[in-house]
Amino acid sequence: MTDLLEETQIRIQSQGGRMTAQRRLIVEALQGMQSHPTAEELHAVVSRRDPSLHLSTVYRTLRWMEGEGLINTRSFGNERQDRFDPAHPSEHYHFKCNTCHSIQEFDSLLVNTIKAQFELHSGAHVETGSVVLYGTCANCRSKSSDQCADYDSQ
Amino acid sequence: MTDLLEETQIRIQSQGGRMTAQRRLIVEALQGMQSHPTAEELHAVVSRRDPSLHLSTVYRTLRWMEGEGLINTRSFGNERQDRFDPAHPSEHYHFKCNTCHSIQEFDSLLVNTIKAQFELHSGAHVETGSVVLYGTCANCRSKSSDQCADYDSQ
DNA sequence: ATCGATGCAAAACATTTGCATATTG
DNA sequence: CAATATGCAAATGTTTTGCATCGAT
Repeated sequence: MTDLLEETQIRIQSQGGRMTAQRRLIVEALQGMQSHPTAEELHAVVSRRDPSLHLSTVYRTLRWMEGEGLINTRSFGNERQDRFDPAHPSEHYHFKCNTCHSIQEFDSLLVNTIKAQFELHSGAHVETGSVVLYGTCANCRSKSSDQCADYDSQ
Repeated sequence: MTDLLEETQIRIQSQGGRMTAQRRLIVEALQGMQSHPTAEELHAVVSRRDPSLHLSTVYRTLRWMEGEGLINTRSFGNERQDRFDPAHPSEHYHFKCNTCHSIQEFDSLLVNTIKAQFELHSGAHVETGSVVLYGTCANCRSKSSDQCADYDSQ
C-alpha cells in the first residue's frame, strides 16, 4: 500500500461509492499525522479546513476504511477511545509511553515464535497477534522526573 | 496471592473498609468463573444470589480492586466492554478465539526478550507488556466449519 | 436525475457519580 | 453511633444511527 488516499479512491470506485471533499480531508489528515489518532483528534485536524465536517462523518469514514482493511482500530491501555492506525502491509507492534502517551511502532520476529509455540502446545491456529509494551520513552527518561510530571495528564 | 477473597479481606480491613455481602459475592464469583468476565457478566452471576445487587456496585468493587492491584482490567479485540482478570503474581498473556470468543492464558519467556530488544534499540524503559493472540482454538478447529458458524455471533 | 454521503440530532451503550438510605464495625 | 457501602437515577463520554437534504457522477 503505497498511498492511502490513492488506495481509498480505488476501493470507493470499485463499489460505486463517491469521493467527497470530506473523505479526502479525512484520509489526507490520517496520512499526514503519524501515530494513531482518535476520531476526535482527527476531527480536530480536519475541522480547521472544513469546520462543518461532522464527527459522525469522521466515524463513518473510519469504520468503512476499517471494514475495507485500509486501517486498523486499536485500543491502548486504559484509554476509553479507539485509535486508528493506517494498516501497514505487515503486522507491527506498539510501545506506549506512560508519561507522554506517545506511541511508537516496532517489529519483532520473535512474535512469530511466540505464536508457533502457543499453537504447538494448545492446538490452536493463530492468525494475528497484538503486542503493546508500556513504559517510559527515551525522551521522557532524559527529562528530570519533575518535568515529566507536567506531561502526566489525561 | 493464594486466595483472592482472603487478600481482599486484608486490604479492606487495612484501610478501615467493610466486608459486605455484596463484595463477598462479587469476589467469590470472580474467583469461581475462570476466564475474564465483563462487569455485566459478573453481575449476571451474582444477581442469581442477590437480585438487588446493582451493576454500579459491581463496577465500584471492581474498580477499587483494580486500584488495589487485586485485579487487572483488559480490553480485548474490538469488544466495547472492559474485562476483569484476577491479577496473577506474574505477567501473563492471552489468546482469544475468533470463533467461540473464549480466552486462554499462556506464558512465554520470549516476551522478555522482545522487551529487552526494544529497550536496546529505542532507549525506552519497558515496564509491562500485553500480548494478545487471535485465531481459532483447538476446540473450534475440531468442529466442522458449518458448526462453527453457529458460534460466530456478536 | 439518481443514489450515495453528509449534517444534525437523537439513540445506544458502557461506565461513573451524587445522594439519600441502609449496613457494618 | 459513626462512617462506609449500597441502590437508584441521573450524568458522562464515546460511538452509532435515522432521516431529510446535499452533492457527485
